[in-house]
Amino acid sequence: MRRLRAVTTRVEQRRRTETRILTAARQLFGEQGFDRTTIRAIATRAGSDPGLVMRYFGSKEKLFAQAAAIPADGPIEGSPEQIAEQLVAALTEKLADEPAAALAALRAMFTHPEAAEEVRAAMTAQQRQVAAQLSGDDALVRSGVIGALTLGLVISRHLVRLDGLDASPEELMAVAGPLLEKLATG
Amino acid sequence: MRRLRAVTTRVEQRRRTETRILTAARQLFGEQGFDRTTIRAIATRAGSDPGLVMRYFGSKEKLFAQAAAIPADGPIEGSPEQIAEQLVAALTEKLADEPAAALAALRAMFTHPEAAEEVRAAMTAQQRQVAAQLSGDDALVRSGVIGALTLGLVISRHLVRLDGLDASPEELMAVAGPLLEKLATG
DNA sequence: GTCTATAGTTCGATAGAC
DNA sequence: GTCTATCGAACTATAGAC
Repeated sequence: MRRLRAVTTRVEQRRRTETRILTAARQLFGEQGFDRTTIRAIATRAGSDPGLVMRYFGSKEKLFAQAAAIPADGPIEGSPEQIAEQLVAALTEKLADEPAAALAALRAMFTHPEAAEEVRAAMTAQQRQVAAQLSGDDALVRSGVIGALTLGLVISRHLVRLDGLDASPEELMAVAGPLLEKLATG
Repeated sequence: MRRLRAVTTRVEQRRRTETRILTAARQLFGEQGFDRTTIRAIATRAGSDPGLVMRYFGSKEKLFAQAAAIPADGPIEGSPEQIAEQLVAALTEKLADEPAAALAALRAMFTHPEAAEEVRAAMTAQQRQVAAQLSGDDALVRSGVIGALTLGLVISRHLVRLDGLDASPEELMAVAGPLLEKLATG
């Protein structure tokens, strides 16, 4: 197709295609997990083809690594009360929007070892910070339960779509917030 | 091989083989999920062969359905305090031992629609019972959070092996128990 | 043990941008 | 004229099914 002007340069065009592929990959990995998502399906959704996906990302494995990289949460620190406050804020955010990359990693973690490592790393980092600020000899257990509660809520809402978890983030946090406070302040 | 006597009848022998296959299937489905578990691997672990597995169970799908059938929890009813008590007992049990069938269903639910339905059905049944006994207009949300917390703890302990969740069931319940009470009694 | 479908991967060709 | 984004076809291995 002839264009009157080079509205899209080659690099620009390539960048766009890569982005489309990445977005499609995140969606599909998030919906179906790693194994059931085919390069072919990703290519189709991105309006492209399998060969191109391979050329740009090297392998399905590498594409997944890029698509499912979990953005790190901000640092957590301060008194137990401040910790609780920050945990509530972080969880509210996770419930409000659907972080595509994180959901892809979460769904895949149960069958894909690399994804499991990705999630575990992200969670352990958070947990250590929390545990370090808590007092009591059950600090590690409490930080673990905080992690489990967070994981359970995000999974139940976004992946399992459990009954009752489709309420607004505010309604959910009205119930879950006090639990976090109780866990943080002992 | 000729035997001196029929110590094992043919039906008895078949029953044993079926059991070995079912056990192997539960283990593998629980370790790797549905897709990555092959009929070949199940047969090998059971000391049998793929053809026999197909002959006894019809298809991989049907074998999975039998291997991942979740045993129903007992009924939950009574005052909020009694509800809390029963929830604590049920969760303690789930944390103490590793129910192979349930773990298989849990791991598979994120990639396998049928498994997702199996788990959702089991959880929704429990939730309805709980929600019916709770008072307040946020009863549904609270029963949902109870489900999410349960799910999060079981997954974090048995499947993800999260930091801090490897404590004894008693230590875990010392932290999680009060949360359930708070959720049940409002 | 064989058949068949599927899916990751590779490769050569094309055509439009530079 | 050269480069490279793009595409289609084909190769290969795996695994469910019979």
